[in-house]
Amino acid sequence: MLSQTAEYALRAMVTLATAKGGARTAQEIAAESQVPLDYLSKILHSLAKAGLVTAQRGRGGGFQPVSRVSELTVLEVVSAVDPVKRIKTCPLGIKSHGETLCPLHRKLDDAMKTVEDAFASATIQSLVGKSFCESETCHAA
Amino acid sequence: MLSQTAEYALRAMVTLATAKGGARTAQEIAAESQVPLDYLSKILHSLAKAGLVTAQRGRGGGFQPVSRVSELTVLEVVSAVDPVKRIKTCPLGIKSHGETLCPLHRKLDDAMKTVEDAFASATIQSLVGKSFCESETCHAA
DNA sequence: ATAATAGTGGATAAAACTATCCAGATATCA
DNA sequence: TGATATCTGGATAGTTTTATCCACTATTAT
Repeated sequence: MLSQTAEYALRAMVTLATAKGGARTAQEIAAESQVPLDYLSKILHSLAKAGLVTAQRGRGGGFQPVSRVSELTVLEVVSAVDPVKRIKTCPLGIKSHGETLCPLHRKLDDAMKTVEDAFASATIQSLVGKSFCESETCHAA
Repeated sequence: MLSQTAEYALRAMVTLATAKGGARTAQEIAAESQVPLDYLSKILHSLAKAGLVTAQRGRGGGFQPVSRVSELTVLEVVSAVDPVKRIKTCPLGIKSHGETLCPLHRKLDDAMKTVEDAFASATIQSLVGKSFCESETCHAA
């Protein structure tokens, strides 16, 4: 449904949004978000290319979320690494002109649009609760 | 978002629901739904195991949708081959008792629930329009 | 300068998903 | 019975996704 990569990217961004001051190293982020370091590196690279984080090399370096982090949406993060694939033309080979889809694919695309909308309406900032599941809300019983 | 396998399964079921009378062979279904025959066979097998279709071997055999086909939902078909993965516990290793998730995973699971609901409310029957994108609605221009 | 820190990126491997091949089992018809 | 049609299911292969390894470059501190 949502790729592992997207899940990792979101965890990383939430971790970054949680940070108070300076840059955080990939290693720190990996530890907090529990993502394999070497894989996370590539994801952070993608996020950097998409302009969602900035990277700083060398001693004292690390990653920082872009300044407008407070308005960054889940959709932007997901789109940077593994876009929600909307159905725009009929997946069957048939020469279907126009934008209308057959009932099946219309329905499927509607569902995807719903997800896209949900992701667009949620900022990363709004998802910051202490650190992931260590927050109160994760210890119901 | 939705696996290729699920997409194939849905096409196959829609094709079967379109059929008037008797059984249709895997070959016929493959041709109409444009799914690789050998792969489709395995999918149909899964649908049979899930009780959504019945298989009949030998000459004149083929597949038939279960009798209650008119009330079969997209969700049932998808679930038979590649269930929507809901998030029930925190994907991080943290010992999170109870059912509440951290904000991130609560949000993601909400999105999945939305999809699940959409799939549950759509019957296969309601998606039958002539044959896929050959229907009028697919030739807008 | 030099050493230590940290991101970059290519090569490779492991795993999951998709697809194909084909021998075998089962059913029907003549 | 024999021939043909059709599903069944194991083996295999290709592709994509996920993950790891490691050498390289850039930056900072001393």
